[in-house]
Amino acid sequence: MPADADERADERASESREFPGWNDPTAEAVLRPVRAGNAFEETVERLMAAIKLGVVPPGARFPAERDLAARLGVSRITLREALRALQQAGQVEVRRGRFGGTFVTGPPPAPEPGEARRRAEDMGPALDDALTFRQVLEVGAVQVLAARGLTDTQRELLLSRLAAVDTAAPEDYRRLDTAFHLTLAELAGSSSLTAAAADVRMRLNDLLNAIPVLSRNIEHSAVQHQAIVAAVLDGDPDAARLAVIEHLDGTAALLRGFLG
Amino acid sequence: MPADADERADERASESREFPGWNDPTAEAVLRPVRAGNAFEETVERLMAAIKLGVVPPGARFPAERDLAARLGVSRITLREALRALQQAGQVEVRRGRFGGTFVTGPPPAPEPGEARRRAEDMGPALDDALTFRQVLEVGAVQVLAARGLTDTQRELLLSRLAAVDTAAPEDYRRLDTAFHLTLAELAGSSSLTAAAADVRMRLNDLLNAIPVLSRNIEHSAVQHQAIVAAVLDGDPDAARLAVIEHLDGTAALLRGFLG
DNA sequence: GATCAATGGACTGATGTTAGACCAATGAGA
DNA sequence: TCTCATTGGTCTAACATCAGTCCATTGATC
Repeated sequence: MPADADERADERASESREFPGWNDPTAEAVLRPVRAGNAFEETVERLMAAIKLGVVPPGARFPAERDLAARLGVSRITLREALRALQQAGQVEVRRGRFGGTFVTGPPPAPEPGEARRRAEDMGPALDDALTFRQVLEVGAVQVLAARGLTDTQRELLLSRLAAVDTAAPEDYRRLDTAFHLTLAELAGSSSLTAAAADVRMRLNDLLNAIPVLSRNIEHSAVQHQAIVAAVLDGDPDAARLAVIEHLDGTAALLRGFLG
Repeated sequence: MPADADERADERASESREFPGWNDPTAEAVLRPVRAGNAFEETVERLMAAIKLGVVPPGARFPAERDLAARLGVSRITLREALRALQQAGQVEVRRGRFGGTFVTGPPPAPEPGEARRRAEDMGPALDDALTFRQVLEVGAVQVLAARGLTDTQRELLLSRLAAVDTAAPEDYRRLDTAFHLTLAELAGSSSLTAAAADVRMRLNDLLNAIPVLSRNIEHSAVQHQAIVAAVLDGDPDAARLAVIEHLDGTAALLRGFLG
């Protein structure tokens, strides 16, 4: 079909003329979808993130609907639809009246190993995307922290998070591990960075939660966490980079291993 | 007014009970607004980003409305409203018929120095946020690249971008400088990273464009660019970090200097 | 036991957004 | 010179989302 071939050639030529870098990742990044979904879906996503990241731990309650809607920049109706979805999914419990509110129910049962693989396959290339992005964010954050130095308050916060994750009960481990990693991003002082780190952590969270918490892995992680903190407090960016990369490569290998 | 004081104390206690980490940056990051504005506003923002970042250079045309709407995940009507806004702002020119389309008009006249300061003051704390985030992203990207190594193709791309910015005419300098920096992010291979880098660059772009392009600054930047590339190609993460930090600190200081 | 402030629940009317179909104009190429 | 594929321009009906208002419920406190 020569006509077809000509057409396609014409298209390609036209594209490259009209749009230098048409296939450029930068162009794709700038012209990427403006919104990931409708307001309802994105709101559900955020609320689930708050639960899964432990920002609102089991038993705690979300802010009042009016406040929460304002925070999320969404109408109260949309927020209520999202909350109703979480309620029907058994993630939250809603109580009326003063001192009522939307409460997070207990943690969901641990997903089966098969579930983890399915989720990972659903992510596809997005898994590598997330792993790479996480590495860049955490390496960058830790480098900047080590190069810049910490205030006493920051030092205390970091050490307390480290101690918390080290002495965590198994059921609290993931939440406190998340808190530790997000604290590293948080200390850099950029809310954009904190948001990006929370976002990428959330994308990996389903997979991480599907990995059984083995005491051997915990011990490894504890040593690596300590190495990271030590390097940051010593103001040694090089050691910090190595420690972060070793730590993240470890869990990345663990994740990829679960795919077979 | 003791009643008032009691009330406030009650509120505080209630908040900390219901929402551990209420004032935590992580909580703010997770519960941040779901959308920055309505679809129309965000679309205008994206199109302006494409123009300002040089993704669609002057004289080139955007993809057809139907394609562009699909890419941006927005209805064609909303996209057209955004395009009409750009048209009225004199940024684009619309031609009908086959081989027609939406074309980017020439670059806008350079903003006055006072404009830069006003914009910077408008940004407020967001300026430090963007500068910190940029540093974390680029330091992290360059570290990962240096540690991981580049393929021949990637090496060529990076060198060609470096050569392009080094030999750029003054009016093309910002665009090619942007391309160079975004290429560093791009080579890491994470679309999330590329998107974040493009986003933060765009936030700083108005300010950068307001800085006069002095040949002295260009020469400094050229040396630093070469140092960055050399470190990445040498696989020397430590040198790469130092080179990136020196380069970014230079322009950050330049920017902050314009605020007085 | 009664009060009442804070909370979730429900409704209305207005505006934003979408999908899809169809019309109008253009100009490179037959 | 004429064709016609591609492009911007326009419209409609349906749905999503919003701001604002008022109602119903709860339980700590008086």
